[in-house]
Amino acid sequence: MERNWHKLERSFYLRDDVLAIARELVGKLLVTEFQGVISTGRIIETEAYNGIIDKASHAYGGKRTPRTSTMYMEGGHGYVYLCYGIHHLFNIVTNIKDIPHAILIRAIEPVDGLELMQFRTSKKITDHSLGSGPGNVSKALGIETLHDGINLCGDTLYIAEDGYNTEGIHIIASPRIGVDYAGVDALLPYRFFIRDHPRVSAKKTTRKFLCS
DNA sequence: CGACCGATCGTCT
DNA sequence: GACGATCGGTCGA
Repeated sequence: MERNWHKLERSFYLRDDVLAIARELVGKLLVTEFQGVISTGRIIETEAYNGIIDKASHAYGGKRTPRTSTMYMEGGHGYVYLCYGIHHLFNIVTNIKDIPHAILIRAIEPVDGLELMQFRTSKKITDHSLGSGPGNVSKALGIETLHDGINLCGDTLYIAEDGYNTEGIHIIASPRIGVDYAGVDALLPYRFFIRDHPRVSAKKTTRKFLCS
């Protein structure tokens, strides 16, 4: 089928600079295609997790468990885990095999399949909460833990580039959300989002940061 | 506004 | 047995 976007290739994910990739992902499309049913969202907000030296990362200190083993896969795979027993958080694994870099997708703006997203999220009307926050991203796009380890160079779940022009948009770097346990690493500016975008998550914390 | 709380369960200790 | 890379709601000032 012909589309007005093209899927990102493996080489995009294999690079070493997880911060650069996290920033570049802002403005790209996150696409899910389940049995021919498509929904897509524009990535508004991301967070980078910088491998074994990052106290906020599940892979800190080289920790390798059945859950975190996905993070050690080659770049261009999905890392999906259950948070608080409720939310399926979607990450993009980057870098080469055995270097556990990951990027959490924290917010999307619906582009295609809005009605489907409303159905998935049980929302009668679309307000700005749809796709805002990492749990809501997965809910809107139908991503679940069964997609953990999925190949992002396949046809089910992937990132795409369309004609979206990022030159005019202002991307802010801020500390990450909900990682206070990481001590000094919680202060690192590893979160990237479009300034003033209504779907940016953690609005209260974000506002405080912007006014500081 | 801000503080707090309940939901809910896989994962690791 | 404790605890989340969350969310949406309530309650009181």
